[in-house]
Amino acid sequence: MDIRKQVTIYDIAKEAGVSVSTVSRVLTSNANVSKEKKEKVERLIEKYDYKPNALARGLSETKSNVIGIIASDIRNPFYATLFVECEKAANEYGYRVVLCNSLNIKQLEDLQLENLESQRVEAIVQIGGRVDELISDSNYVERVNRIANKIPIIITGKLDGADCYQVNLDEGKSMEIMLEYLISSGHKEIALIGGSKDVKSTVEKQFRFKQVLSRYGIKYREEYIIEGNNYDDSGGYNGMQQLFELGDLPSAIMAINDFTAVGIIRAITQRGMSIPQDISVVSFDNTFLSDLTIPRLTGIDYNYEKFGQKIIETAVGAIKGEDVARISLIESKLVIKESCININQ
Amino acid sequence: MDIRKQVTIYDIAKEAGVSVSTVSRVLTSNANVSKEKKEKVERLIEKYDYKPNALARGLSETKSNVIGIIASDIRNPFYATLFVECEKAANEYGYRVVLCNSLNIKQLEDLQLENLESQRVEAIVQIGGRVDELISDSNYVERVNRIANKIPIIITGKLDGADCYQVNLDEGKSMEIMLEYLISSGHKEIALIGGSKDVKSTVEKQFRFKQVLSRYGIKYREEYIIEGNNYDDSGGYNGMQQLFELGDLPSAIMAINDFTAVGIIRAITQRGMSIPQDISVVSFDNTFLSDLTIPRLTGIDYNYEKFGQKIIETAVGAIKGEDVARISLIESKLVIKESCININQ
DNA sequence: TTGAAAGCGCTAACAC
DNA sequence: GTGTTAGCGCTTTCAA
Repeated sequence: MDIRKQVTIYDIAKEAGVSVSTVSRVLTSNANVSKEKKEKVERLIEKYDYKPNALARGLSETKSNVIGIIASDIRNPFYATLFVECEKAANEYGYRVVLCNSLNIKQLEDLQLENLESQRVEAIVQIGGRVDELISDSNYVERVNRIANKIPIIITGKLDGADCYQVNLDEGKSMEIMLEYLISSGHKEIALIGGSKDVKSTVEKQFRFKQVLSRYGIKYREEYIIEGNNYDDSGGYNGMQQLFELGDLPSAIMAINDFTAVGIIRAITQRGMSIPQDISVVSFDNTFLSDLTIPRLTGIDYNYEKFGQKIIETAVGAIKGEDVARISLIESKLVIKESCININQ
Repeated sequence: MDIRKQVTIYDIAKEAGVSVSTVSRVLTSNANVSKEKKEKVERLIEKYDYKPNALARGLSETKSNVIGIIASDIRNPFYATLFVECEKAANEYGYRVVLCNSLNIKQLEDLQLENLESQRVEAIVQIGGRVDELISDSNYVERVNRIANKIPIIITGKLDGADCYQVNLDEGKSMEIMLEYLISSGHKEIALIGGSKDVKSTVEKQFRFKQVLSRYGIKYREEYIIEGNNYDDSGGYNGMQQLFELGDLPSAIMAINDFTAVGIIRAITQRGMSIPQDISVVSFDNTFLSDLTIPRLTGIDYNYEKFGQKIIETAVGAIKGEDVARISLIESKLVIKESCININQ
């Protein structure tokens, strides 16, 4: 394959009749070069379609200009959206980004952490995976801490005892906004479907759910919190079946995320009921899925652009040794579409 | 940030009382090292949590062990699925993968191509973006060819005049399978909604659509092919509106992809019609979206795992200078769910 | 089996 | 403004 050896800075220098440092200077534009030589070099770069070797540059500068990102599964719209925003933000800062999908395989997650370190990425961002777990895996924490000594690590969840930066969604606040909207729309019987109590974000939502209900003097019904192992449509579908078996239906249902909501909608539709006339459904995340359902889902939206920016901003700040916040919260807002009605009227 | 300087092979060698070559040997396990020294080195590697610098290694070996992937937008489930399969396959072959999202910004696509070359990736895979265009951008082709001289390029579309490997879906065959199923289910009035005639895969489908209809002696109706600019739900929704305005509805509708089908389903549902009782809908791609709609979408499925494997297999073969096929086709198959009925009975 | 040393391609400090 | 040169951290001949 390597018929044509890659052109190097030496080849350019030689043909231009200058030293390699001069070529390097026009490459980096870090120092002055006479117009004449500069143009000569540029012409040759063009001629040979020369592309500086990023490995050599990285080795020389002892920095790669890369931020590593470990996501649990990019096929999930939530992660895909966030990843793209991170990629954009990183590019703005002059960084490239390397993505690894851990696919919820712990072994892979460990390996990817190592790989990224080997690649000398300047920061590691982890979105989803073990940082979602309510009870942090102590082996993993140890592993992360060893790396965090050398490279800043930014996570979107939590990792107890780990020395990393956190950029989190404000799950509690989201629940509060969502629930107050439902209550103000006359709903008093509200179920929360989906999610697992092993997951931090879910537990936070559940906790705030109870808290807000009690603040409004609404009776909390244990059986209206239905968990599921998967954050996908099957979780929603099965949860809804449980609710049907219970017999006593609430007037509104909160889905733990859009995927779950899709399953809930399916179950309700199959049952011959209409949303929102017979029952209201709301959700969290406002991914593109929430616009694909019939009806479109009212729910909590996060500013993914800001989310991505904050993550990268934190990473870059930490790389530069600046004093950046250890924890940042991303605000949420309500987006009203068609899946929830006011039952006061 | 760099409080603790990264440990190098020299540090290990020194403390172990051996030469760096010995350490390198245990790292690569390319040569024999006495058990005693080997263990000593391994202990130190463990002790210092030493991770070899991939940049240095890459520079030294003049190979990066990385395959670059340019996708148009990873938020699209089709690309996300394919990307993950490529990532898995690459890992199997001992390669890492670097993803860039071109987001349909041509300038970005050019830049990413350069970046990947700079990183000395060993092959570049492009899925979506300019390789989807029916009429290839000649500037881009030239650009690609300059790179293809040094690095194998694998695309999932076409790039006329470019020296790359192609791994393609068999769009024509897919259409044939799909259409024959509809016809065998008694459908004679069939519309094809979505897609643009600038896009190769769409044009191939349209072409075969007409061909198969004529083969079965079914009258081809121009007004039943409705294009759209976007391959998303709005394209489907708007296309369906056009069909409603036409007044004369077909018995079955083919959506160019799942996203489009979602919009079509919305339009039909809004109109108070039922799928598949009043009208059948089928689609291409069988992404997870096709399982989220109500009813679930009957349509063409591709073996994404094989697709990803073939892409990487081709890349790796080309890297090694093996004689791999310039063009490979990925077969498709029909998946029957609930969105299409037999109207013969 | 082992070590010395050259080389991978670049940057940057230093001297002129 | 420009060239020389010493690294950056690793692999791999070549001798021993």
